[in-house]
Amino acid sequence: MLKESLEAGLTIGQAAKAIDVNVETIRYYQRIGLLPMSPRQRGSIRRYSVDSVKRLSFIRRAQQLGFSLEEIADLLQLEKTRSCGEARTIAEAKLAAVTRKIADLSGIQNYLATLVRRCKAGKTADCPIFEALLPLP
Amino acid sequence: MLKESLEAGLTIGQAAKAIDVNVETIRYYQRIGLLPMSPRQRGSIRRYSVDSVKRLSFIRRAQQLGFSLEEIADLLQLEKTRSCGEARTIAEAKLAAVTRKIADLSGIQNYLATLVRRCKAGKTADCPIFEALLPLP
DNA sequence: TGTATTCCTGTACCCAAGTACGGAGTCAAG
DNA sequence: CTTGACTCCGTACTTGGGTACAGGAATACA
Repeated sequence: MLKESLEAGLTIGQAAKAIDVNVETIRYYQRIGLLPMSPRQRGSIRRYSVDSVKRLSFIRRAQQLGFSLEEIADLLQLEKTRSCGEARTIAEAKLAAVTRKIADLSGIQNYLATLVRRCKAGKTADCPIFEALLPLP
Repeated sequence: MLKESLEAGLTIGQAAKAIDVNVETIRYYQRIGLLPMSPRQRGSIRRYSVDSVKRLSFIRRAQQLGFSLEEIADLLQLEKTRSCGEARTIAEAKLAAVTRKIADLSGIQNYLATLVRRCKAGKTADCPIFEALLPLP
């Protein structure tokens, strides 16, 4: 937790705290190959570089956006292939998936908004939310 | 699959087929208390009434809207009290979450689209996908 | 009537994404 | 040089949402 950290990188605990994630989660990512094992400098404690931390926060962000860890692995794989064509293909597939997902969610959004609006309109007697008959858009 | 069904209700298999869900899934919902055990008419075979089937399709629809089974259980619980206000609160929270998620996805959509567009523009030497991977917008 | 489907209950298993834990080893501060 | 916090590794457990299967009972159809 002193100058050492700045030179050699963060310990797993520091990295975990930095991106607000559980230490065990970082280990888990390493176990499944999503995150490379950081090298050990002196002794047997691993140090996490700025790059590792970036990678970790990329994972978390992508996750929040609904990507599975497997998909995230694909995304990170792009970095290694150095094949612009392949990378573009994967990126395009992702883009299509994201676009589909947005469309789906928009449908859901409309539906929920309609329910809420109609419910707000009062008449608690026949609450639309409970009308199980309402078909999905 | 004859007049019997019409009087006494569907068998689990018929109900499953009707709403396009696995028989085991229905049993699972019963196990976790999401769906009451249908009564048995004559013999030991359960029959599923129109109401059960409605409830089941409500569950499925709600699930498609992104509600977890636990949340759905809450919703169904509310149905008993006919508390429209509470139901609306839950639906509003869901709506907000969905809206947030759409915004997030739009961000990544833009990001991926930009990458793909720039990559298409050629210059495989410095593929923007590789360069831009880590710092997400 | 016999055979083929369903159905019943119960238990076990699956996957994703972690969490928890035990028994070491390491390391910086007092 | 000890102590307390941290780390390592391996294994086991958890949760949500189901699936699969075994072995027996009931029903449907020819």
